[in-house]
Amino acid sequence: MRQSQLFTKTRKEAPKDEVSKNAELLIRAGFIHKEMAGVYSFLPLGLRVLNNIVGIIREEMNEIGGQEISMTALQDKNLWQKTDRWDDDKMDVWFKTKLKNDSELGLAPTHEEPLTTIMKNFVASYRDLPKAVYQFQTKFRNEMRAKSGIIRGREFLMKDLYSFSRDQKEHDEFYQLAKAAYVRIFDRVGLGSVTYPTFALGGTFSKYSEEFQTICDAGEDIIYVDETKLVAVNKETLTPEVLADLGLNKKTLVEKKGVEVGNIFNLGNKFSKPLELFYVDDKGEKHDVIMGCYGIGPGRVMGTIVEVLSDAKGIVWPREVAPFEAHLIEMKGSEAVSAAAEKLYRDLNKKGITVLWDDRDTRAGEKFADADLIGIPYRIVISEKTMKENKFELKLRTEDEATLVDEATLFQKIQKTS
RNA sequence: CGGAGUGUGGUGUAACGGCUAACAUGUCUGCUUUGGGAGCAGAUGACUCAGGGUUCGAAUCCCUGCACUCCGACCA
Repeated sequence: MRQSQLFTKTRKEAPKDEVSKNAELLIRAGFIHKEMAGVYSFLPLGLRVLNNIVGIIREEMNEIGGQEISMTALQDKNLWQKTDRWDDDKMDVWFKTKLKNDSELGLAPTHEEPLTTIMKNFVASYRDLPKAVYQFQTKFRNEMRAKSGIIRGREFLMKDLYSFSRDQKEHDEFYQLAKAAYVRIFDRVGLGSVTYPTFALGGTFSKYSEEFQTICDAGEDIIYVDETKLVAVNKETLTPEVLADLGLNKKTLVEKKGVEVGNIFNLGNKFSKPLELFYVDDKGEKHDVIMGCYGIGPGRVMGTIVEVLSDAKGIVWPREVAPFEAHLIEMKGSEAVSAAAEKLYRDLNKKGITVLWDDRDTRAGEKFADADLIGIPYRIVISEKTMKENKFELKLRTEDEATLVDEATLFQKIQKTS
C-alpha cells in the first residue's frame, strides 16, 4: 500500500505511560493504540502482523487435523457452575456482567466448558473420536495487574485448541503431534532459537504441563534451561524429584527469564466427567472422553517478537510475520522516479510480494528513520541516483550496508524461498 | 490486593505558593532545501485528571476519587 494513504504516523518519542519495549516500539511505529491498561487496539500495520501470526498458527493447526470454529465471549453461569469454576474464589479472573433481568453472565477467560458442551451434541460413539477443535477468540481476564504491554493484557486474542480422544494412548499421540506443530509455529515466527519446551506444574491430571518459553528479559517466568538437551523447567516446579524424573542435572541448568508463548495441558476427564461428555466403545461400555488443551496468544507472540528481535533503531520483523515484506522508499525527485517506483511496486505485487510504498513527500532522513522503526525486512530505495545506474538499492533490516543491484538480482534476492 | 511513584497543548518535558503556564516536537502557511528525523519566518494548540479544602493568591500544599507505571502477591 501507499504509505501516504496510511492513517497512522510514527512518533519520535516514547509514550510516557509505557515502559515495556514492545509497547513503546509498537506505539511509536503506529502498530497499536492503548485504550487502557492491558487493553490495546490493533491499527493497520499491527493488524497485518497479528493476522500473519494467526495465519501461521492456523496452517499448523489445520495440518494436524484441527477444525476451526468460533465460540462466544458471553458465557452462561450455569455451565460454569457444573465444573465449579464460576465462583470468584475458584476462578479469580472473571469479568462478570448481567442481563437486564439481572441474571449473571461472564466474559470467557477460557473455553473448556462451552466447547465440551458443544461436543456433547456430536460425540456419542467411539467412531466419533478422536477430534481436535480450535478457535481464535478474544479472552477476557481480569488480571490483578496488567503489564509488559501486549504481553499480558486483560483482553487478548488466543488460539485455543482442544483435543478429544478415546484413551490416554490416543491422547498422547495427538499431544506429540500438537507439540511438533508448536515447534514449527515458533520457528516460523522467528522465535525458534530462543524458545524451549518447558516443564511446568501439571494440574489435576498429569504430573506436568508443558509450556513454550521464549528467553527474554521481559519474561515473567524464571526457567532453568538445559542448553544441550534444549528443554527447560519452570522454577515453580523445580524440585530434586522433578529433576530426577526428567533426567536433568541442576548443575547444567542455566537460569533465564522467559515469556510463556504457548502451553499444553493434559485435561484427562476434568471437564468431560462433570459435563458428561462420554462415548460408547465397541463393547457397549461408556467412557469419559480424554481431553487436552493447547493455547497460544498471537498478540503475546507479537509482543515477544518485538522484545527479542528489535534493535536501537526499531523493530525487526521476521519475514513471515512482517506487515509488509518490502519497504519501497521513493526519493522524491522527477516524474521518472515516481513512475519507476510505481512500476516496481506493481511488479513486486504481481509476484505476490507485499510492499509498503513510501511515496510521501518527506525527506530522506525521515523515511529511513521510519523504515527502521517499522521494521520491514527488505528496504528498497529508488532515486535519481539509483536510476542513473539503472539499479535499485537493497538493504535488509538486519544489515547495516545497502547494496546496489539490478532488477533481476533484486527479484532474485527478494523472492520467496519456500 | 499490599507497597512505591506519576498525572501540565496531539506527543515529550519545564515552571520557588506570586506577571498572560514556558520549551521542544507535531500540525498549518510561506520561503529555502532535497540520501539519515534540515534551515528561516509566521501561525495553531492546555479550564495544568476530577471534585473538595487551605490561602490575599494553587500546576505547586492538604483530602477524596479516578487513571497510568513500577515492585511484590496472583496467574486453569
